[in-house]
Amino acid sequence: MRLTRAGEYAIRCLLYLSMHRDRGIIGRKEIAEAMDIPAQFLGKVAQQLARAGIIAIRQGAQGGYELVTRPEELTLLSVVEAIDGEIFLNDCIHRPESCDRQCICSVHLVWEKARTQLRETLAGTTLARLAEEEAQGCAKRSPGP
Amino acid sequence: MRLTRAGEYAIRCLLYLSMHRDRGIIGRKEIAEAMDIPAQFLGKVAQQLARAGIIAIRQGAQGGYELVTRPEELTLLSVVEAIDGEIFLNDCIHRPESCDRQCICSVHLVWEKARTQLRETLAGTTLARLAEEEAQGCAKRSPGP
DNA sequence: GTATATAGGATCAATCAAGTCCGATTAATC
DNA sequence: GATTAATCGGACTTGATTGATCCTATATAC
Ligand code: FES
Ligand code: FES
Repeated sequence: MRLTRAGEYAIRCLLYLSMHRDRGIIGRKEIAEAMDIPAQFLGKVAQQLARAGIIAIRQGAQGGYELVTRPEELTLLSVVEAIDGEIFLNDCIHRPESCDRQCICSVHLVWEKARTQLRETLAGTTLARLAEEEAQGCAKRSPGP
Repeated sequence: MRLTRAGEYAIRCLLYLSMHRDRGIIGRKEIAEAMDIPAQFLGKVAQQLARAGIIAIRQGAQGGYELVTRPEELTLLSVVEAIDGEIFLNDCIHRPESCDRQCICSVHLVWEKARTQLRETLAGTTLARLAEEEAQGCAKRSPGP
């Protein structure tokens, strides 16, 4: 399951919103430029995020997007799955009838474990923490003199 | 990265070969029928497995496929990556230039962790173990009277 | 009411997934 | 050596998905 472009943009967008939460509604254009996202495409992504209840959209002049979920409670998993749908590494786990082998093959269990692990890792990361780390900048990872 | 159909077939094929290792070369048709794989497609998959050094292919009459790697040393990861290529959950990790954001964004680290975890899980499963579990049948998972 | 912005549907090109077809090649057997 | 069995390997097909872009409608601030 490769994170799709739309998912990547969603994360960037929410990261930006998280880092500027105090500013309330922020225009699509600003976000798009700051985070290097095609503005039109961001529109589509935002619609999905809104449907998932993660952001609120305000139309018209001075419109834009606003975070509706607290960044501390917004996990990477919810973001990714809001955009790309629930994560299934293995098709058989998604629709068991796709592999109508005797009952459940031994491989199944491995994929199930892998999937759970992956989802837990993503669920364990909040946008708040990402925003915080991001705010600290690159210094942390490439310390200067 | 959703496990592709080809990957699924590769696993099934190797599972079959592992369970019948004592028989040496086994015809494509037999494998295809037993494991419910389109025979032609199995041909393609087998070629990739051969290129990866996992099986040997014998052409001509009485030809077929033979396991060349010991099932104890053949991991699910090598199989999957032999078919679908190295696993990258996130495009940016694959080609860092794709997201030329300042340096390395905080999200990056999470995906890296997720990817490592996933690969380790798959690397920790050998075909030998899968074959063994498979041989025990469904009894284990749905015990009868 | 006008300027500003997003909504939402349609469309599009490129890519990929999952097969299928078929002539070439290779090996066993008679 | 000819026949037959079986895979190789490249071309092709079909359908879905990705990653956008365009355009009209609609909502809001002023
Ligand atoms: S039954 Fe689910 S992977 Fe085979
Ligand atoms: S730099 Fe790799 S995910 Fe952003």
